[in-house]
Amino acid sequence: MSDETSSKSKPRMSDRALVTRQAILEAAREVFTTAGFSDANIADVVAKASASVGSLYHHFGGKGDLYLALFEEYQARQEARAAAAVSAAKEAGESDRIARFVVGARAYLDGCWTERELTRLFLTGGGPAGFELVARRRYRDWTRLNEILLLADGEPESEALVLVLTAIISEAGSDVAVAESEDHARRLSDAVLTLITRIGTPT
Amino acid sequence: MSDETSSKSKPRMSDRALVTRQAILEAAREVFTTAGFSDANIADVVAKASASVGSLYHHFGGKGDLYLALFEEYQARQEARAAAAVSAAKEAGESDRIARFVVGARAYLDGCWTERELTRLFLTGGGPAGFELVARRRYRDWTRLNEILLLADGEPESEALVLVLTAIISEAGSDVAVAESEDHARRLSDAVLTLITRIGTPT
DNA sequence: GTCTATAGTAAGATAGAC
DNA sequence: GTCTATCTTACTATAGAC
Repeated sequence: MSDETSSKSKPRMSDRALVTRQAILEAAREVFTTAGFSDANIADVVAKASASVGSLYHHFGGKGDLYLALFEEYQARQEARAAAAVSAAKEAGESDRIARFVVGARAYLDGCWTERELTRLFLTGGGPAGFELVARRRYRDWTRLNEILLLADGEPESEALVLVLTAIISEAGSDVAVAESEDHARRLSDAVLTLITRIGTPT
Repeated sequence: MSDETSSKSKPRMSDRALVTRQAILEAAREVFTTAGFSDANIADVVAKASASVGSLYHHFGGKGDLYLALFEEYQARQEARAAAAVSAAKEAGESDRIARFVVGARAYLDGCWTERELTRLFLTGGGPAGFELVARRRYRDWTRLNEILLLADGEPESEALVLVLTAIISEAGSDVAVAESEDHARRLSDAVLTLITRIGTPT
């Protein structure tokens, strides 16, 4: 049992491989966010990661796939943040659907600020060939999730509400990511979430 | 006197040359605004302009200079709009400095909407090597102009006001350029200009 | 898995005829 | 002034040793 059996079992990977993979991903984050997709070049990435071109192509398929991988991990973190916040609210006894949605939305917006460089990167367009499509699909999936969250008891005519609220959060995310201070970002989030509560709460 | 003596005497250029130059510039506008600077390629530009690579390099120095030229002409149009509006207001007997400034600002914001594709292009970053610097210089010049416009009677301590107002207009320009409808753009402009009047008018 | 060396390619720039 | 053909470079991607 001296095998490489770490606690996580999904991707069977040696520690060294994982370290390399992470180093490349982190370097990619730096290079892509400062130069944008097309102006960034692989040489800079592997240099910053103290890795080699071969390694990069071994772990990721190439420049485009590296970018996509960065996006997937970013998305995963954002979803995790929101999901955790919503779960916590549920545990704490919050029963109002809108209130729970707002809690998740705040976690998402906080993430937009914390990872504002990546948020900007993905919102500024200019990714690899198929990226626009992937982003669009993700957005649809997210809307679906919000539907489940908001319309658990099935109110067919309020689908528009879901669309609107999702769009608002998305837009707010962009604004938060370009805010000039944490304070400004927070005031922006507060305003938007107040608005959402008002929109979502039946009169 | 059968010479090529057109009404404008600044750049002595044959008609054919002028036509070519304009065609290239217009094609560049299309290509750059849809693809962004680095993803755009000159082959597409000359194809759309029904011109040749040689012509492009004859009239402009290359890809970067072509982009700069596009920017200069855009800036010139914006300044002309604002200047014309301010002059007209002066002719009409408008004596309040803030009111005249607002008239010019509205003309500028209208231009941001009319030429929103170019406005977006230049605000989204990602131009050629020295572009950031050029843009910064232009911004400073513009602030100076506003100083003259606003502080004709010399109030030293209100320089800050000029800075603030210029910044607000600049920011409003970006927002207008990404508005989803002319109506939305107009409401945005109205709101900002009202705010400016309020800020600029001594209490 | 990681590396170096190299092949392949796309695009900006130049030369020189007309 | 305008064109075509060619040069040059920068960078992505692959091959194959270790």
